[in-house]
Parts: sequence; structure tokens; C-alpha cells
Amino acid sequence: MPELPEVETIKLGLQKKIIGLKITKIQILSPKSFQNEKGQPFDYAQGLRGRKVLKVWRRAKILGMDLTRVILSETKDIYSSPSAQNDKGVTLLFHLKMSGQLIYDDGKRFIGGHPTTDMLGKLPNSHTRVIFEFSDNSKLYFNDQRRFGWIKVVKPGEGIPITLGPEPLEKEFTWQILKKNLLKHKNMPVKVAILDQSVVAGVGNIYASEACFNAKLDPRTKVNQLTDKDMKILHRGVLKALRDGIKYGGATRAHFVDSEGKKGYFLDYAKVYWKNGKPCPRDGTEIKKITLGGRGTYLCPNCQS
DNA sequence: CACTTGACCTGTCCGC
DNA sequence: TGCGGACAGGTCAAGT
Repeated sequence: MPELPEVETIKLGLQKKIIGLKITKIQILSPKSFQNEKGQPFDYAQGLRGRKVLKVWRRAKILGMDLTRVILSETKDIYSSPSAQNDKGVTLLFHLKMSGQLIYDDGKRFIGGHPTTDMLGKLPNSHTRVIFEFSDNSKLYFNDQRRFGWIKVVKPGEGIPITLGPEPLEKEFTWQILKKNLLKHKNMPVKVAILDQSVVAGVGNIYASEACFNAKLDPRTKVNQLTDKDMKILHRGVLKALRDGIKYGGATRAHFVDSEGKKGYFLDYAKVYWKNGKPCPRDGTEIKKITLGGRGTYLCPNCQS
């Protein structure tokens, strides 16, 4: 799914809702979806009961949730956890991959009929993998049709299990850094190269096509053909694509919904992604779909050269 | 080494 | 209507 703007949208939604709430129960319907730091099923979910949500954050496409140190009197069974000694709190990492959703229900969400939530129907549903219950009886559902996504329980500050480059919305992401990282892949088409999370963290297939369009660059252009000017324009193009994505609440093709279950509208505003056959918004030429690095790629054959 | 393909899963859509 | 194949937002491992 979810690329950076979609995860950012979920983060902003959850920050308003679950900070300070205490977890009372976790139901794991799909053990594969709830893992320890080694990627094996995490068997001690009961040890998370009694913890409060301290912080919700995002790095690239990963959502993090820092939980308090356990309150011993409430959760004796934490001692069955290998990390029980010297408990400094716990962090949950969420990766939604292709089809994951995180939907918060505090009873106000109108399940099953809201114009923007019709697609969800009732929760839990057959794609619900994990359910968090909070002390105010609200719930957080982790749904994931394809089960590529995961929740990992790690120690606070423990490394994210993905090699990540600069965070594009932070100051560290300059055009010079982008150039340096892209040059790791001199002969790769530029669109494929910016999908590498160590080049720039958080760009996925939708925003990679959009970024190339914004920069008026043919996505097939090899990295070593790019001039410094191209690098600067591409840097701006990446930022514009991501910021527009956040502005429109993310992109929904099939699965993405925000933490209230609402779809994102970025695809209505996307310039090329999923627009094959439609006119280019710049010059009216028909948008083409091609395959690059095995992924669908969209471009205007006229103004992206 | 650089790059591509396959695997992980489930669902949908399209052509025969 | 049914069936096979292609394809779908991500990422890592294995293969070329």
C-alpha cells in the first residue's frame, strides 16, 4: 500500500485518537501478522496489556507506536516474555505492505453505511488480522488481505528492519544527497532507482511515476544520464508528489483507507498514475503505461524526455 | 556487482 | 458461468 503519504495520513489520524490510551487486550487472529524482532510469531501479546500509547510516529512507510513500561501489578504474565527483565517499554512497528489497513473505531464511526466506509462493511471482517482494545472500549483493527504486512514488537530505539535512506520531508534530504544515493545505481532507470528505499525512504510505485512526471523526466532515463539540473528538478518532483499525496489524504486504488476508514483522494489528482489513455494534464498527449523493473509505470511520452 | 525474478498471499478482472 | 492467467501500492532472497 501505503507509501509515505498514506502512512503519514494514518499517523496524523491516530495521534489525535490513541495517545494516552491503555491497551486492555490484543487479539491475534493471524499469528504471522504479529511478530517478534526476528520475524517469528510473537507469543507474549498478553504482556502488552496495561501499557499506554506514548507516541505515534512514522519513518518512511513504517508506523511506530511507543508504549509505556509495563505496570507490574497489572500484568504478571509479562514475565513469560524474554524481554521482561529490564523492561524499558516496547515499540510496535507496523508495515502495511500492499494491502494493510489500520482502522480505529471509537464507536462514533458509522460502520456499514457511511458513504466513505461502505467498502469496509463491518469490523472485524475476514481480513482482520489483529485487534487492539483500549480501556475506553475503542478498538484498532489491523486488516491485511494479502498478509504481506506485519506488526513487530521491538525494544524502543531498536533498528527498523529495513535499510532506509534519508527521510524526504526532513532537511537531510537535499538534491545533493539524492544525487549521491542515485549514483549507486548508475545504469538503472531513474524510476526504478528511486524505489530503492536506501536512496530515498518512503517513495513507492505510485509516487515514483508522479515524481518523474513532475520533473518532466522519462522514467526510463538511466541515472548516469541525469545532469545536476535534472537531479535538482527530480528532487523537487519527489517532494511535490509526496506533499500532494499528504494534502489529498493519500491515494486509494483498492485498499487504502485512513484511520477512520475513509478513502484517500490523491489518485483523483494524480497526473499519470493509473491514467493510461487519459490526456496529459500538461499537453494533452495520451498517457502511456509501460513496465519498468517489473512494475507498472505511467508517463506522458511527449513532455517527459 | 548490477540488476531481474521469484516468493510471500489473496482477490479481482479480463479473455477465452 | 467457469477457468486460467495477469496484475495489484512492498521488500527480501535467490538467480542470472
